[in-house]
Amino acid sequence: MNEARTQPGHDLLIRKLECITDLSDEEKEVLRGLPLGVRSFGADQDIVREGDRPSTCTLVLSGFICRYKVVPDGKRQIMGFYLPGEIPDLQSLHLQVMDHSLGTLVPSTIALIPHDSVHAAARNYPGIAAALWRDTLIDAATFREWMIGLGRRSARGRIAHLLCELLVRFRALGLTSGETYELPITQAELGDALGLSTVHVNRVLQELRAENLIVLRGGVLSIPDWEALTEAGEFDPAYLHIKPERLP
Amino acid sequence: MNEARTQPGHDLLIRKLECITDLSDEEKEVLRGLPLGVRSFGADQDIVREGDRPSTCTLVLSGFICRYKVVPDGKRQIMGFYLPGEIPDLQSLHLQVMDHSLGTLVPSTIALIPHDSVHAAARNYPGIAAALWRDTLIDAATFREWMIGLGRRSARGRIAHLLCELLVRFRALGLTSGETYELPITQAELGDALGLSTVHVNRVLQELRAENLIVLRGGVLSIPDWEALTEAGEFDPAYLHIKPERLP
DNA sequence: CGAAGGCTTGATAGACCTCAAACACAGTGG
DNA sequence: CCACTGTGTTTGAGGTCTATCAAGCCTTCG
Repeated sequence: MNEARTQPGHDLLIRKLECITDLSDEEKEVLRGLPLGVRSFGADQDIVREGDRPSTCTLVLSGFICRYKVVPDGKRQIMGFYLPGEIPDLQSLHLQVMDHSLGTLVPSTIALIPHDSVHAAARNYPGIAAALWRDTLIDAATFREWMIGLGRRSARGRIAHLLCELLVRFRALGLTSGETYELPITQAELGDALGLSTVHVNRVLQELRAENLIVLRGGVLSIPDWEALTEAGEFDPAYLHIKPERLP
Repeated sequence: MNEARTQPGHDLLIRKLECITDLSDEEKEVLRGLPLGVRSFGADQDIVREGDRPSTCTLVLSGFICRYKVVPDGKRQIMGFYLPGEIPDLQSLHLQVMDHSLGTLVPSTIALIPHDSVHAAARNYPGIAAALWRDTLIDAATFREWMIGLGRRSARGRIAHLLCELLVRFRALGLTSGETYELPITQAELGDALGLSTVHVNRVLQELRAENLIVLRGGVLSIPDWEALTEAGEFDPAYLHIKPERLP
């Protein structure tokens, strides 16, 4: 557990929050003071489990994290993907018991931030409280958008929409430029996020490839025709509430 | 626009927040000081629209409100139902532009609360800020639960789950006791919430009726066999994060 | 080189959708 | 008081999107 005063994690976190809000120098300094307890995980490991009562938040440093819940018959629903700089369990600040789990999809590193110190920062710096609250609200907006996909979009639309969302988020975070990003997840995991079977995900991906809407090989995704893919997914990034200058 | 200092709306709001958190007498007094601008709406009217930049929050006083979004091909996805005492657009405190709409399903009355006064209350009373934040987080948890339904549950499971959720929420709010509540919405609206066609909603409702899991007539729903319906919907109220003493 | 995991393909089945029409009921107007 | 209209519910008959089952293939890695 590394607790040096300033670490790469702080910069990731600040960069993330600056995608959605403005931070004063003082607020950034406070964020840099947050203690980070770094942990490494392999692929497909749980970080927090449904029923847990965590006393820390999870800041993603590297890798690819998801929220998920397993239903009684064994099926899994993935409810969100999280990239470096994001805090998937920020809600645990005010919801004591986890109603779902958090797990890695690939080997990942995270930093644990004690609730106490986050609460203290939020109490003393309203701008930080607002930024964090806003972040959880954007999470909620993203859930709503996924609900629309699950309820009303075709498999093709859902996949296109998700691939668009991820590019926009990767770019806003400065984790990629251009039209390409690493998508290190399996088709089964895509299916679990989109409410589809692996087989069907595979078929639709092939269709999108055949139409040259995407290029996907070896865990790297490219979107050569952004126009066409956004249209296929009816994608409008408004729900991400990213500051305009951070949008492509 | 009625702005008397204390109105029924204040009690509804306090009762709602007390379902999910503890409030001090002082905090309740502050909440009672919030100005409420009462408005009446007919059925199927928009209260706030996607793209709006509201300067108030909407407190439901009576009726039945929903969040929804219409997708390009005309289909509608309802993303939540809201009962008296609830504030469906609390997120507008920190997300300036609405990414979805809010509308009535039946004739309803609401109270508009200016953002300014809510921000002031939250700034000066951390307990109020925490309660409101928590409320938005429970909203998000509910979206996640609906995602599970849309992605991984059968039509039967989805319907059963929703009917269970509504009973628990009605009871927690003190709007009903026992196993019965008013469900004044059409089967088409149920379908829009559950990602199903009207026809299919109808058939599944008949099935549930035939098995005596529900009694539904004239906009009044009864759940004679709670055990069986929760099982059919795999319903576990944990995600609602209601205080234990307010659960049935 | 064998095993394991992921991807791909084919065939079949089922849950749910769409279209279409009949039915029930409440409100309206003559 | 009774047609008339409109909305919501119900029923029937295909049709389709997506799931399931099963197997083969490919790549990676110990």
